[in-house]
Amino acid sequence: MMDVAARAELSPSTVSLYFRKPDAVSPSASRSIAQAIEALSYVPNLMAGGLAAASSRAVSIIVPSVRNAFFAETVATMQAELGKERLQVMLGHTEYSEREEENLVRMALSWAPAAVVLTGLSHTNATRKLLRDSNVPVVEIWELGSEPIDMAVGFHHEQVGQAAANHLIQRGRKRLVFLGARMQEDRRAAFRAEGFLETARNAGGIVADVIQHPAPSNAAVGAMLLAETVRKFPDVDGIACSNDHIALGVIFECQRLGITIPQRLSVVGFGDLSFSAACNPALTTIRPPGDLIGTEAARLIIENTSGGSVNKQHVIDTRFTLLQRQSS
Amino acid sequence: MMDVAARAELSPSTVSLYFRKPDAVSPSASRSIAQAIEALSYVPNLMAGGLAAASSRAVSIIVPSVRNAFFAETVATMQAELGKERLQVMLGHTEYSEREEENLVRMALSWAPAAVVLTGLSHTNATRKLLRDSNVPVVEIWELGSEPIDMAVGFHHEQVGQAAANHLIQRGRKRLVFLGARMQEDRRAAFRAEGFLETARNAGGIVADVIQHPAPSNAAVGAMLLAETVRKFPDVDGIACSNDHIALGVIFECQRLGITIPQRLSVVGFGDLSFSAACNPALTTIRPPGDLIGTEAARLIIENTSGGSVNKQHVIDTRFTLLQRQSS
DNA sequence: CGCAAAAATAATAGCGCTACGATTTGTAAA
DNA sequence: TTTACAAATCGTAGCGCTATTATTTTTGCG
Repeated sequence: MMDVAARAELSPSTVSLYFRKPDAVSPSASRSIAQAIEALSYVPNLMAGGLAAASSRAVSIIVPSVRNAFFAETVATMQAELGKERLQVMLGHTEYSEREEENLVRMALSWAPAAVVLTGLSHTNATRKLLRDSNVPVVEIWELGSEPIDMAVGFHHEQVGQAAANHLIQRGRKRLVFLGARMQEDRRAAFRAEGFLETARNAGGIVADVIQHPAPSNAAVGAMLLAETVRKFPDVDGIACSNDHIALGVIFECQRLGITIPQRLSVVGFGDLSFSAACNPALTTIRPPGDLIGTEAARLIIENTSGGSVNKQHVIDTRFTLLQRQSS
Repeated sequence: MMDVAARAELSPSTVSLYFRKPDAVSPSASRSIAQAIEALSYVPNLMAGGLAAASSRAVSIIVPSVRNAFFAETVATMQAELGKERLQVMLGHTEYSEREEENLVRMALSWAPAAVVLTGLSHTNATRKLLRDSNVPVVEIWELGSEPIDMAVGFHHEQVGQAAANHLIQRGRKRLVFLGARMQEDRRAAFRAEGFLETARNAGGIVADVIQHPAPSNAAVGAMLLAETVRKFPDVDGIACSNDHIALGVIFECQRLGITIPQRLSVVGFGDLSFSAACNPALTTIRPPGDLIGTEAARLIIENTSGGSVNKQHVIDTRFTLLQRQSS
């Protein structure tokens, strides 16, 4: 930076200002600084900057797994939005372990990040303490319900279960089953199941159950769960799945078993994954706004970072959409 | 760190050493340092460390998009492997633009990363120059073929196309079509198509074509491409898809059109995605080792970082596997 | 027990930048 | 012109750690 300053015949302070608040330097100074940067192919050292400022242009995003299309969507969107503000995304995967999340938060805080993004509202006490003490803005995504650490962007998963149940009931279904995978680890899937059961039980004249499998969701698990369901509850006529991978497996297994959808069985998924609209039959599903969660979370972070106005204590309910297609 | 040192009644140097080379401090010193860290809930400042050492414990991974399950798998695996060594993953998405990749590399280098990971072998000249000048180890993943910047982990995509063509020919298929999406941007898909065509043309008695669509791959595009294929080439009896999303669309569209798989049409995919084994019929596909690419790339980075032995100029061919299932 | 070599610990000198207040320069009204 | 005020620029003093070299302590062996 001193070299750039020397070449531009300005002080290092002005060059620093040029990077941090471009509008605060005169157009002529800007021009000569830009030239000097170009000529020297100067790349600022963000670690020195972060050290001096006691805060870096890094945002730590911690999700269960980016293998999961939901979180991949949000992470990708956030990276694009934050990148515009020259904020770097640092990524961590908890694999659904709160203990691991705690480690990742500890590592993240070593970087004095501009913000920390966590998935869900359930964390260890140590994680909470670490974050509170650090005074870093925290955004919790993909779940609403209990009190956030400071900001939250997401929706209520119980409401998803309720919407699925209501939809099936509206379609005249009486014998409902919720199919879930890995619900011990995936709290949000469990909430969806809970909302589903509660709504069905309050409806009157409806019978509802949950069948689950401990493995991560995929179509093979969905097929197994459907097979188990028709064995246990031969009169089932409405199925909600904890996500579209399970639903896809249900569709294939029904094809193999000769169960017609939606004539004999209505199926509702969750996720609106890339294949959901193209299935045979096209899958009725509930679409969580993974991209909107990303843009809103990024917006909160950017406002908190640049604005200086501590806009904390925000909760944004992004809602979700039920997309009715052929499967119900 | 000075506080920790004071509490442990040692010098800051020893505490620093404790973090960097734990084996170099005596067991008794280790113990008292550990206690002091615990008592003060000290979190080291990695930016100060990175500044002093002129190199950070961050690894920048730049992929087209983490929405793509292939790259999500590799990124997740790398994060897990690098996390063990307390290396932080910084993530960037190019959205298949080399210009954007250049920006991301520039941003990444501001962090003096321990390594930079790029997807593929095709980059702008400026990107190459930036990386060469920075002297940061570079690992290029998911593609082999031309000369890497310094290390590469992946496989030859032409060979994937060849394997698909050979498999279909072996199954007695004569009229082949390769279905591709977004092949202008996705060089690797284009290489697979190339390998497919070349092998089919060299086989004798085989006719092969490519049909493509500019949109990103998904099942809907696959369904469209299949419909177009049977319109243009009614005698088609073997199809290879640029990935399993396309293949899934093909399966569904064939169901709708009453085309039996594999009796009338053999289908081979690419990716072995989560649904591929559970399809109806189960999808024959070529499995790229996304996780192995991740572990090998992480290994190279760790060796380069800790070992000090500049193990550059490594090329690792991870190969791929053809999984024959019911669709061929 | 004494000595050399090895192991453990400590002192020193920055790494490259930012925040802050201080200073200089520019500009419009009196 | 002068003056007052805003805009632009600058100087200073670290941020918290690491690398290197120097020093002290421990160990093994005659």
